[in-house]
Amino acid sequence: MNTLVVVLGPTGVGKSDISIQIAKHFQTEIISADSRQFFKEISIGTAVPDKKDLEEIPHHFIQNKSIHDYYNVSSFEIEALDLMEALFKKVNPLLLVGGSMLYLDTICFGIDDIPTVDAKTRKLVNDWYEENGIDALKQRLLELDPEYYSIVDLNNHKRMLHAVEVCLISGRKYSSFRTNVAKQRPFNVIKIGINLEDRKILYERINQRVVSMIKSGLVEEAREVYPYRNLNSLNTVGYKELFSYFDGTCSLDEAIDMIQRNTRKYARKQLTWFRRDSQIVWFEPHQVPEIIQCIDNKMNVK
RNA sequence: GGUGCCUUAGCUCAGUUGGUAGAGCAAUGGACUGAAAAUCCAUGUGUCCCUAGUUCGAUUCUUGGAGGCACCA
Repeated sequence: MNTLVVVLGPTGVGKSDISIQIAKHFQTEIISADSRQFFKEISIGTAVPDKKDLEEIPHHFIQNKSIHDYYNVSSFEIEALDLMEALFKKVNPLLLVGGSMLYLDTICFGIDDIPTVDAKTRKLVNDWYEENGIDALKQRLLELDPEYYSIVDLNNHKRMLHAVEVCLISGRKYSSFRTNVAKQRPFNVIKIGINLEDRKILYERINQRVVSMIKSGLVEEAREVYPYRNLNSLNTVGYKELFSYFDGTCSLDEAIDMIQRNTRKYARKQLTWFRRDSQIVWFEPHQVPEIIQCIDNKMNVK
């Protein structure tokens, strides 16, 4: 059976570099699992690999969408699995690299088949919520889907909104779509986690990376997309803070501080998510030879 | 040199009519099923600048000192 090597870890830890070295060693290609590197209009703030690396190793799902496109994790699942099937005909193992937790899990475990919400329904439900508030939303969910109501976080309006949307368009309970069963995949998965034991060093790297993004022209890039700031794809660290600066609600230095802080928070949140996954084998960024060894061993066993 | 104000959590600051203290931010932990770099939840942290008084008891009042800021010389 073919093998998918998943390289994951917190933002800024050096996944791109490491995965390119691994890809070279195995003479293979890289599938990105990064929910923001899809978008071609935002490259500096999302830290896409540089041109040289992209030319050296084929990368997929990088800069292949527009911020104006509607995209979600389910579309990614379908497209990525199709592509993987094709790529496995010529290479093995294949690399999946990224830090977007839900996107990684969707490739490894799958996601339930839930109807996609159309823009009209989304707007309708959203507007209704804006007008009526969270208590009304809770009440409505309780009527439509009491089972989901009993398990959902009742402070989290996004979760509840989505459930309500799905109930409305499908005429079924949202909870009836949730199976909680992992999908079988036609490949083995090896999960390699990259982390820095000393979180202070990770945070320093993050802070420095933000400074170098600014030097590379992040402010100008953000200004280009500022007119479309309400797009979901731009609800992104590195851009939303600069939008506040453009609005005049904070200084540039304050915006940069906020980008650094929010990136650190994101890294922490990623680590929280990854911690519960016992399949991950963890390495420090300098351990590329050990990582390759580990992959070799596991592939021979399987 | 004089006068006034300030010194409390990692940071910015509340507050205690005298009974050893609390917000925001940061930090940390957690949740997560088509918006996920999103969204949501939880948790601390203290020589209350030092000193000597008054007091049963002082971070709070008083004396002296240190540091900071402002104004006047």
